[in-house]
Amino acid sequence: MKSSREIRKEFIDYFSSHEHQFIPTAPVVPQDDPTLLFTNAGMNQFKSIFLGDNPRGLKRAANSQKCMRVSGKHNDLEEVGRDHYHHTFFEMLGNWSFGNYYKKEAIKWAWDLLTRVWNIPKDRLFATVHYSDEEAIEIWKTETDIPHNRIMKFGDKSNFWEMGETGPCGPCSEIHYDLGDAATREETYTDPVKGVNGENARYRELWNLVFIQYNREKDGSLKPLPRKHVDTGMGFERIVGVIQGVESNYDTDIFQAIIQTTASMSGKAYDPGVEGTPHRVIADHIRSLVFAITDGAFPSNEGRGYVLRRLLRRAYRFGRELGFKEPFLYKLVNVVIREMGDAFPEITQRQAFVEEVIHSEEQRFGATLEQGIEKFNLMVENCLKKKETTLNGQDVFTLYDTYGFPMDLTRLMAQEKNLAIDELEYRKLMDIQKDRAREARKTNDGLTPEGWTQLQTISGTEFLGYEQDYADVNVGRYKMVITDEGSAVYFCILDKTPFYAETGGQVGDIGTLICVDGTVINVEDTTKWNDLVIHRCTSAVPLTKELLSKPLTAQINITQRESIRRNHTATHLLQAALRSVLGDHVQQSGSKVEPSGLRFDFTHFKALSTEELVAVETLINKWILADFPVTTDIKDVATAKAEGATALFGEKYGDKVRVVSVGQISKELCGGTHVRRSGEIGLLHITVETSISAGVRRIEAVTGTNTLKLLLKKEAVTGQLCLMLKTSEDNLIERVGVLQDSVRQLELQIKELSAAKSAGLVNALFDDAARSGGKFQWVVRNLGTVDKDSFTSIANTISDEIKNRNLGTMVVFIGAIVEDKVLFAAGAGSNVIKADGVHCGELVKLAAQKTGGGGGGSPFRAQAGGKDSSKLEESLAAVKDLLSSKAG
RNA sequence: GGGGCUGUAGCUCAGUUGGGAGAGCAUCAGGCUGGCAGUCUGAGGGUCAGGGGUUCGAACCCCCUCAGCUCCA
Repeated sequence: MKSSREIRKEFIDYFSSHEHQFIPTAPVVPQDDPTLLFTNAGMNQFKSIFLGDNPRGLKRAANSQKCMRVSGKHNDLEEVGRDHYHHTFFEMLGNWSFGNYYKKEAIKWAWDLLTRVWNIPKDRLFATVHYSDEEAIEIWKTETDIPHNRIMKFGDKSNFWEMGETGPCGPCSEIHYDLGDAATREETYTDPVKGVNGENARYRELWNLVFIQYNREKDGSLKPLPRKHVDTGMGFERIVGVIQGVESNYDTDIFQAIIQTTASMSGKAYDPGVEGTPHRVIADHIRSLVFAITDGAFPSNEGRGYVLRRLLRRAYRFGRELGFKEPFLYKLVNVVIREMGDAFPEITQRQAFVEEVIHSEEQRFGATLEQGIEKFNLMVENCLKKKETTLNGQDVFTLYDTYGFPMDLTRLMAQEKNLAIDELEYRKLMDIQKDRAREARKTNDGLTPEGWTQLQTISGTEFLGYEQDYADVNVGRYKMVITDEGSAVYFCILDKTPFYAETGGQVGDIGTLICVDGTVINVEDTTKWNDLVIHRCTSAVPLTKELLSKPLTAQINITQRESIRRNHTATHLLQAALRSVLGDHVQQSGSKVEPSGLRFDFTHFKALSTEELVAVETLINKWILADFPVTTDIKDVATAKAEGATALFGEKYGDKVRVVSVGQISKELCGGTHVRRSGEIGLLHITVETSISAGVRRIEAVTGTNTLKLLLKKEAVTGQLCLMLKTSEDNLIERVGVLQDSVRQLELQIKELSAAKSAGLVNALFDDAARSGGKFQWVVRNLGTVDKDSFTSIANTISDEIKNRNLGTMVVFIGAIVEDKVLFAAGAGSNVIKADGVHCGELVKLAAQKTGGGGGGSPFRAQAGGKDSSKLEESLAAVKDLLSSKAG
């Protein structure tokens, strides 16, 4: 049997032999398109070519692109693993023509590869075309030997491809494969449901050939393109299934290696039916995890990180059904690498890191489940107490929504306790949650394609900022948005700009745009949207179309840019120093370069010791002092990597890359702005070293004038301290130690003294009470002016002593002036409370109300306060009256 | 982006209309024991995440911010 490895290779070899260039797969985590969670099609990395930008003049390309699809209407995560052909991670085999060959070659080669090279039985294949595409129909008839009745016409829904609302588009032609019985083929294949393009598992789409020949205009019309393109995509897992002659994608060698490992680890053999769902889920999800984490995604609680977390948890949960009680997914990483590492070498390089990330995320989920089980037990207890047989939907929902405890697990555990769960109510609550999120989604100000005012046609913004700080520019289009605060913000797209747009961790520039009439527009932020640079602007006066139609002078804030330069070059030195001190496992996993400082995240498994930090900082400053020249070269990716430049996982095929070198120390692919010589950085100082998640550390640092500011501030603090403590800097620490000791001792003495004083006072109060006469002993006393601590201490001693000495018939009431306000406290023994109806809470309330306050407490002890200190005696008199009448 | 939960000693957490900041483990000191295992006694350790408000009084109630967890988008 032909292996998946051979099949992948044969595809690429076939198109190489037809002069296609092999372009390595782009990362599955897109680097410069925040709107796209994951790379979801082979054409993603060629998008800009379709839009008209092909600087390298690429004509024909082919590859196997790694893709992920985890959401969308055709891909419900809950279905993955239950059926046999949906995947979260898959490979897309593709060949492309950029204004080169067209329909004829695309169709001919596809048919040739499938039927001649791979020997797929022709009688199982069907072609679909767009009904209007006479050209394609004719080619199928004349260039292939497919029976003419198997060329089937369909409409826009299945056979017209569009990238978005506007942009390149065109008809497509698909090749479908019938897995079913030949005897029923003729009668089923034209059926809208049971046949080709119907909702069935029998006829499967294998290969989609897209012919890009139009541009969809804003008004909805189609405009023919001067250069036509071909974009094809064939699901690798499906074609391997077909060639290997299996019905399920999971029965191909691609998945079997993982499935068999899972089976032997768990001791549960794989079953191709329902019982095998856990095996399939795990096999599918572990591939997604390995590739996404390798390419720089990370399990977290938002965005694409959250998708990873969900995948991991789903796999872990199904693992429990196979009896895994502890983390196990991380042990499958090496199986994926063994199977796919030669086609995708990047996963081999980051094995240890990926394992660590998956392992710790599994442990974390274990903790989440345990917490959920505790909550679940509480809920069950409540439920049984009420003698109910169904766990209510609110509880089930809370378990999931708040504690991440999955509903199906709740159902299983409830069954064990002979309880049902109210799934209907759970679904209802879930829907409410979804609606709320959707509703909130609508109110975004953002960068939607609507509402722009077009002034000039531009295809992209040229960046001038490597050489220039200012330039004369024109506005291509702009858009005004009123913020929540009611002020106007203008988004301006320029034809060229010295403003650096936020990318690669470096923040966007700020500065000004100056109009011909002298109006100054403030640029508050600069961001990128594909090849367009968007300047977020505010202005003191409203901006008109007339004004923006005329040329502007764009001027960046130079002071800020210089700080950014220093910090960006320093970031490169930091990475080089970390690798030198800690080792080559250090990989960048995020960075932020701002005027005020820099932040660098990198893979490393434990905190840096003080010695390591000092070594890193010393090394960097040595390099700064050596004043190395900083040079930039424009090269293609392959050359740069061959020369050993540190690349992120993000480089895609395309125009030239910039290689930034600092002497012989550092060589990185980087589009950012840098200093001319390392000496300009000044002095670098590391301010923070911390953990941001398992296996990833973060270092923050400052450079240049910011370091000076920081040092001066520290100097001022120590200087001031020395002055206050009348000591020298060298003795400062010792001096503070001595002070702390003496404060501690003094506090202790005060505590003892005031305790003794309180005890004396309380004894006196008890003596007075003993002379009160009546049914019980009582005393009401005005303590005059005291501090707050003493008062609470006395109040506490009263109730403690009444209890300790078992003074059941004692009532003590005190009042005092504290910080110009009035405080009351009362304590009473147990007998008076029961027999005579004395209630401390009531007593203090009575007194406090007379002084404009309130209070309360238990019958045994209570505190209260009031505002009007002149009423103190009056309120104490009222308490006296009450007690004396009760005492009789 | 929206919702829910959580944030208290080094760690795990308790804290009952709003009225003394606590437990267990860990640390340190001392005792018991021939030594260890062990055990008893004691001590140190807190901006109750941060800020604002209500109140005579806030760990507790209200608002804002931050961080973690979690669900949805």
